[in-house]
Amino acid sequence: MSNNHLIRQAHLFRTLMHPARLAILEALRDGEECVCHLEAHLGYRQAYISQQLAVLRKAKLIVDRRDGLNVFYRIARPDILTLLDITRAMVGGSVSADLRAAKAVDCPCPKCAGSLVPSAAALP
Amino acid sequence: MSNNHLIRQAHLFRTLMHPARLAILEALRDGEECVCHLEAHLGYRQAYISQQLAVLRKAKLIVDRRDGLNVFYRIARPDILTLLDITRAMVGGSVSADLRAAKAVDCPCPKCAGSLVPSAAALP
DNA sequence: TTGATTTATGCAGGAATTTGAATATAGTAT
DNA sequence: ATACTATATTCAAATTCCTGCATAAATCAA
Repeated sequence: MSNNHLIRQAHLFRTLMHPARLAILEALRDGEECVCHLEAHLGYRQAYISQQLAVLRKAKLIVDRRDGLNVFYRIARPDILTLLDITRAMVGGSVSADLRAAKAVDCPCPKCAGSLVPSAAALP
Repeated sequence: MSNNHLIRQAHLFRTLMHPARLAILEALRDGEECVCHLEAHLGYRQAYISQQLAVLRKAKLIVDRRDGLNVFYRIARPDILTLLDITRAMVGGSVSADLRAAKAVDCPCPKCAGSLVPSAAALP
């Protein structure tokens, strides 16, 4: 009886068991984001984000890329998004429309800086 | 920020987090089965099966139907099978081929009785 | 009713996980 | 080198969960 598959499947589901981790994956849906962005976007403390990122990273669901001070994370396998779509539909609700809408947040990283209207601090 | 979806999604994943529950769902893939069948097929004790069935039932993933002494369970929403297929593919391995192969087990319920070669106990 | 069979539930010990605070590491700039 | 920023990790407390035992409920037969 090869239940190794079942165990690995269960581990995968276990990784997806937490709302914060699901929120992180949804935030990464459109492409890579730095930790500071996730912090500002999702409203969790930095250490907490980092911990949940570590769980997702160890499960090989996301991968990181360092660029200077910032670390950018992205989804490692696209099929995880299909999984999120299906379950999202199962519990009712369109896919992450609300989450994407709130994407313009004040994040200091170079990538996010361009996508914002100039803040007051940048003006004379 | 409507994270109700995320919470419900997380609950769904939490329900699928356990190998025994996944095994039960796989056993129900081809149609309804009674508890005694699951007991014999999966090799868990009766109380344990019943507990895991209760978890799945409360999550509305399976429904029960009583027929005399026996209670038959079946999958409540087919899309859960799609979910299992996708994750099964993600962790590697074909869908439940091994589980279905071992389906002929000695189970006393009326439904299973017909699908077995006559056991020694039924002969004079 | 009594007894037998099938399934469900309540409870307690122990294991695993989440959570938050404190601290450590890596990179950049002065 | 020192200071500073961004991210990671460690550690302990609290909560939650799994597991197994004992027992209860439901159904049928005599």
